[in-house]
Amino acid sequence: MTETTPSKLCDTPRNAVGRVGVLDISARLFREQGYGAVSLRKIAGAAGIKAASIYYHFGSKDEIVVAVLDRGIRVVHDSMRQAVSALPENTGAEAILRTAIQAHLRALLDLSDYTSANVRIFGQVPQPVRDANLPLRRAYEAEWDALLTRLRDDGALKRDVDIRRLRLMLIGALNATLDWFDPDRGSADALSRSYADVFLNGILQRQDT
Amino acid sequence: MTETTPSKLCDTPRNAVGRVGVLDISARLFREQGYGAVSLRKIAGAAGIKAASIYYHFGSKDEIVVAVLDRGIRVVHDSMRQAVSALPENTGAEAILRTAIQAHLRALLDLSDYTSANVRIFGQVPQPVRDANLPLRRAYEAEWDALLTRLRDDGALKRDVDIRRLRLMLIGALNATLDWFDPDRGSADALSRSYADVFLNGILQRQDT
DNA sequence: GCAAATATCTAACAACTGTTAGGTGGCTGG
DNA sequence: CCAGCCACCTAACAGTTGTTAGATATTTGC
Repeated sequence: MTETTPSKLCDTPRNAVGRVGVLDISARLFREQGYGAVSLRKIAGAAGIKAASIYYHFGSKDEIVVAVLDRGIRVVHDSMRQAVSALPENTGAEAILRTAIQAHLRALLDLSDYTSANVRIFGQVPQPVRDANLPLRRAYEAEWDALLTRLRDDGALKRDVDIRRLRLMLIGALNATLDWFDPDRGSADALSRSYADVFLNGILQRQDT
Repeated sequence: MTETTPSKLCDTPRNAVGRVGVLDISARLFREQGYGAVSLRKIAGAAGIKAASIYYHFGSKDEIVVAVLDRGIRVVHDSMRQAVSALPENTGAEAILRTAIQAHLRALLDLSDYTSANVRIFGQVPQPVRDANLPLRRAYEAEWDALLTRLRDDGALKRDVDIRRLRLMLIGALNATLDWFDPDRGSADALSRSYADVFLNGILQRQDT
């Protein structure tokens, strides 16, 4: 959740909040309250500093938001790629998809305020900010498209699926969990199993057994 | 899309915007730009009146938002209920589910700025406003739960599905289309067919034929 | 021990927000 | 023809927003 740039082992002023602290707090507040409800003074207050001090670390509010959004994508992208590439060579299509889904939901619901903040506020943010975040988003989407295309070409998925549409459906469905997921009612991993079950096999009772 | 209260057949001043006009414009702006980006002056400007004039029709901004949110749910609820209840008595489970999904997506993507505004801004709005909209939301969710429970008890769905979770997955997935759906790239009805296909049967290629 | 850098502070700005008070013109019922 | 209501107007308010300028304490490198 932290991942400080380890430039030097000792940050200079002893009790300083610093750029990373401001960013962490911003991500948490954006995730909890949305974009419009979080002012610079709110961020500063939660960090124990004054609003103007933020301008020592960032040139504008938008710069903070872009930094939060970008890292949100990086976290979930790394999480998904690493989980999939850690699988054994001969892993089946179903297990690959289940792993990717699990990694995405873990990053969104357990791992990172940045990823959840991204999903929550992306649609609320001014367009220049959205545009700045788009390249990283596109790269993550391309990773999913590549994975799904590979599975389809291996014959694991129905031949006629539209990859782009399937990816939009899948990620959209997973991201929507952020609106209602409650860690007290169930784990992210259990939830990811449910989603994999539905997407892989559907909900209809079958008469083939 | 309109549904004016038909109190009297002739609204008095000829070129008046009126309560309904303000509401229609608010819904459209909220759908297009989100909650935080739409001020009273923006609404008034789009309506061709001044901000203070809005207070003739509404007591506060929140009152407008609640009115928009409530009607958004009413539209999609009526649309779904009416579509399902118009089906012949002996309609199968699969066709019922497909119809409900289609009605929901139609209301969201084709029919109503109110429904799309609701889905877009519900998560951005202050909590008292959310709370005011909750009863109608709950009623719509209960309608879905009843439908899904009936299908499961008829043996059409897998016996072990959690109804509440399935409903959250389904409606969440459908609502997420609002972020990317482009009417120029495909119809809402075609999209609803894709969603029904995936939810009913999954995406895995089967070896049973 | 001193200069420099780091991370914060105070004070203020213009713009914008939702909201209120009170005034105005036109249509309608009697 | 006129009282009254409907739907709007102008003007202004207090509070909040992102942002800037300049001062200040603390730590570090030499």
